[in-house]
Amino acid sequence: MFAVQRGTPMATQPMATGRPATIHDIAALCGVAASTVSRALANPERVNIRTRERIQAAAVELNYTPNSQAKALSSGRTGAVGVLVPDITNPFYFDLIRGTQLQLKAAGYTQLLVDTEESDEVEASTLEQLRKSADGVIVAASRLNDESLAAAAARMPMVTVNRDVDGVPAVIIDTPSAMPQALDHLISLGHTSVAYVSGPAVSQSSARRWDALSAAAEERGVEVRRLGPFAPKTQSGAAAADAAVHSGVTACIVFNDLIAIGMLQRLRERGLRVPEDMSIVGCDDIFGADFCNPPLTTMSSPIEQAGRVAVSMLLAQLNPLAGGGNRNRSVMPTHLTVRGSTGPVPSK
Amino acid sequence: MFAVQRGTPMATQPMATGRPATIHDIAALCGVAASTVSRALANPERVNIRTRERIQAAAVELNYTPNSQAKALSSGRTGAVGVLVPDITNPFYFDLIRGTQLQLKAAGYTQLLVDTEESDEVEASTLEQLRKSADGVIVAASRLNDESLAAAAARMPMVTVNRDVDGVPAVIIDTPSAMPQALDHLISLGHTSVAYVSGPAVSQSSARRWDALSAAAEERGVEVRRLGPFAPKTQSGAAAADAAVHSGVTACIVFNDLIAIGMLQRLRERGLRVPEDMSIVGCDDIFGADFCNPPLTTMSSPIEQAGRVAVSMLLAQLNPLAGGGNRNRSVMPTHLTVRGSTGPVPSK
DNA sequence: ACGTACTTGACAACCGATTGCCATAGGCTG
DNA sequence: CAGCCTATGGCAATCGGTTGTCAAGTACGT
Repeated sequence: MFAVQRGTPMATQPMATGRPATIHDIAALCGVAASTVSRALANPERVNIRTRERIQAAAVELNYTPNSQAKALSSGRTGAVGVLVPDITNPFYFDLIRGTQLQLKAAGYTQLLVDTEESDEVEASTLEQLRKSADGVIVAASRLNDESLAAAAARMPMVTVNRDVDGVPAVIIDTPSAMPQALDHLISLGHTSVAYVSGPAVSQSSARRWDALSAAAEERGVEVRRLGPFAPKTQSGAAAADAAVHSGVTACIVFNDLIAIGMLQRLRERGLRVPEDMSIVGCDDIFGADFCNPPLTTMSSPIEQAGRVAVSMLLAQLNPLAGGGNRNRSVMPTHLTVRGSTGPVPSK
Repeated sequence: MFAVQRGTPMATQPMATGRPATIHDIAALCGVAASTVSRALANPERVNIRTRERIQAAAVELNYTPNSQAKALSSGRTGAVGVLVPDITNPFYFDLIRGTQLQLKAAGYTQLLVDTEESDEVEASTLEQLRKSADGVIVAASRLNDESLAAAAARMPMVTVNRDVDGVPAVIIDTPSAMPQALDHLISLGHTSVAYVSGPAVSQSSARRWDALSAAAEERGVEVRRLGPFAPKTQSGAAAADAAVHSGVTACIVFNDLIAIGMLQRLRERGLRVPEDMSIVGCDDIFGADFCNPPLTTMSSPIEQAGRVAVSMLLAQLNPLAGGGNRNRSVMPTHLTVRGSTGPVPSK
């Protein structure tokens, strides 16, 4: 298709034709009707092989590319999928985005990536926009309430990531399941006084992580207090660290690695050593968790794969033909990765 | 527009109408022609104020949103701008992307973000796609050769970032200008044997940085050797570190922070201390450069602003009306940020 | 050789907007 | 009151495809 670009750039000349070729140009060149061209390209079996080949040759010669706008308008399908993330600068979403991008491209779809700026209003208005300009949507870490989200899902195919709403297919990154591991790890190091540093109040992930942690704590008879909420940014780490120190705990399990890394920095500024004076466990194992100082003990999961799975589930909704068992829920495993930010409780 | 969503979700009911409202629905409701509706919404002065208000009220009532596909098809403008980056998981691009996203949204445009996977072919084919589905394109760190890029720019409005090609407006992040600073910094610490760890062979940024550095080195009479090329990923840091150690230099200036961070890790593994045994200077001051171990001395610039400027320049091309002086080139200042990864030359 | 069934391709409506052109109506001037 | 101008809004073509319908053409069996 892009031989002109790829090979010797100047080998062939037709390129410079004013505007891109349309099916009408092809039709004229071949002496057939535009509709025949359309069929030859879309339902090849519907058209005589000889005509078809003539048309296909002409299409190549004219460097024809279908106009996606027109295609979308007439067929109703846009060939695009929206991907909504709350904060594009949060490294957690990089791998997710890359996963969706790869899988979508493989299936011939275009990805429309939108940063909803942690705002439910932006999210809602984006979803409404996308209703016309995308065939479906993947919503990561939605900030919307259940009703709005369910309503939006009723209007267009949707898959959520890390958000459970009745009737909406979801990919869940099962960080909560690693909470007991994390707690046991801390207990085995002698900690008995632990804090959970929570994320945004509207984050279902944060709530689920807290639930799992406090349940595990109760079973084991240790006390876990909750701090926060904090915005999921490194800057929030300072306040979180101060709160943790003030609360007197010896270890923290933190909503995500961004906050945890911020805490690491703040604790260092305050002259406290990690893990000697305070142990820190993050969540997500984002870019940076392995090379911060000290490297962060955190919970890892296959994020890119989560993105790919989300796309597969969405495409299954869009093309029900493929017999793919229409799963409604996919859970990604998570495990604790121990690095340098956790250690024995201070002897004191 | 989304009162239904935002306020009390169930306060008003019309919402659930099968498919979205069109101008024809509004026209029918108001007893006017569709074209009048179109004008009332686009050129309000072209239609009587009473009719206009009636139409606008109906539009609100029906929860009308224009169909962007149809609009694009008939008007020729898509309201979308493509943003191409070589690797979406490279933190350098986060802030750039956020800058473009914010500025585009402010101007009412949609951002189409594409990861070209460091591939010139993907980049070329994406550009061809976008020609129809976007009004313009911002290409960051293009991997395309000059001819192909210039050809693509001739076919659609384009602004490049960190890539200078004749006739193509560009935003240049002037890291080369900080190279003398970096070198002086190292010289002041006693280093006389320095290496430049270069990036991808096709990266113009890397070439420009090397040119600036070797020129500065010649002026000052110090020797700088070149290592590489290396892919711009942390994984490449291991090979780069080994090469640096083998070459016997006492300090490295590295194409970007990803490689530099990878080198930090590798040097640590090999039991070498930074900066005691080897000083490292990165480029770009990405997410992570401030909290790695040791924190990285690097070159900082206003990346998000670069994204915003790129968008402004592109929009100036798209709407020549606004008298905005049509700059063809915008240079973002860069400065050295000294952190912990540089220190005095080993005494030995 | 005729009827039937199937293949092939043309015609035209349609998707949802934009926009040039024209008809009408009303106000104004003289 | 005639004549003209302007404000207003309708008609219809157009953007580039898709798709239902139908007529013509082909091949086949009897």
